[in-house]
Amino acid sequence: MKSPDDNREEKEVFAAHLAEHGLKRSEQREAILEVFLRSERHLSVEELLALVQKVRPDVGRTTVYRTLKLLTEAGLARELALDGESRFEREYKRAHHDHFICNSCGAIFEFVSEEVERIQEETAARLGFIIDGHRHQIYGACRKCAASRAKKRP
Amino acid sequence: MKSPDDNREEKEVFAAHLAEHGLKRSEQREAILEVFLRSERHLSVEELLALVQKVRPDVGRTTVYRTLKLLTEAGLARELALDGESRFEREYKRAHHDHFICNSCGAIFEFVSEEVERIQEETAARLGFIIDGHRHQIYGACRKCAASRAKKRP
DNA sequence: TTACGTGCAAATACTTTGCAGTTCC
DNA sequence: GGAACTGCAAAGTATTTGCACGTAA
Repeated sequence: MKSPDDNREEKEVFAAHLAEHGLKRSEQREAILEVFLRSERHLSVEELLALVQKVRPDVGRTTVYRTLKLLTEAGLARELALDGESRFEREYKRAHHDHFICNSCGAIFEFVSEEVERIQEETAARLGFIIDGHRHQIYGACRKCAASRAKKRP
Repeated sequence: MKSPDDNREEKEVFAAHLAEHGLKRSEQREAILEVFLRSERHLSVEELLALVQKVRPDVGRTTVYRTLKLLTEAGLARELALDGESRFEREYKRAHHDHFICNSCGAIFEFVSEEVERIQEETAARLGFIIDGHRHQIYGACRKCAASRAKKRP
């Protein structure tokens, strides 16, 4: 069972980020962070809002957007800009990775490739380009959905 | 100087696509295709609309959206789903490539990496994932903007 | 006390859709 | 003649912003 003391390190990072920027803590922000840290990966704003509202029904969508922005700035969340919507995943002390996304069931798989990172950097260097960030998403059918697709039209 | 007979092959592909799908030709569609084929790469819908309206002021935004969808289905255009908007580039008989995008001036540079493609396919195979498409964009500052950025704060 | 935080409603920005009139075949 | 096409205006989405009220420090 998880205790409220889990993820202490991230909570401290958040508190430090607020302090450094002259911002204040609030119950909403703490609830959102708590739920975010305990949840599955790759949450949409809507999903996170629903989870938070199970604990605090009075939290509004706007505050979730604003808090996710803070978490991203604090290095605790990373935004995946998917096709129509954004999703957020934990970022703190996690290795960089990119994503496979199943068009049928929405499942998201992570993959790491140092080779791809290296190639990007080499190409950037050749262009004199300074990389701020990147988006690398692969769309298709996951093993399960590919199998059931094959069953229907063999 | 370009003659209207340029890009004959693409125009035939489009005509064939319409025929195969029981669709009709129209002056608007032909004007949009013509302008699209003669233009620079990486056009936004708004930019394409403006160019088309120089020739035919009565063409509406909706028709540009709908025609770009047709062109994409016909294999003549490829959509780059950028951050806030979509841009379209010629696709017919062009090698696959990905993009560097300058956050300051909006310039877009293409790059090809067979290695990245290969790694993607290998990773997909390992996951049992069937790739339909992918999005691989690198954001940052191009050589020129990086230089002027450095000049301001050295 | 006072600057920051909150939720609502309104505003954005891009894209799609409903519809009544027009055009192609 | 009838299905497809067009442009407009309206409707969707996902996200951001203005504002009056609430709250942490």
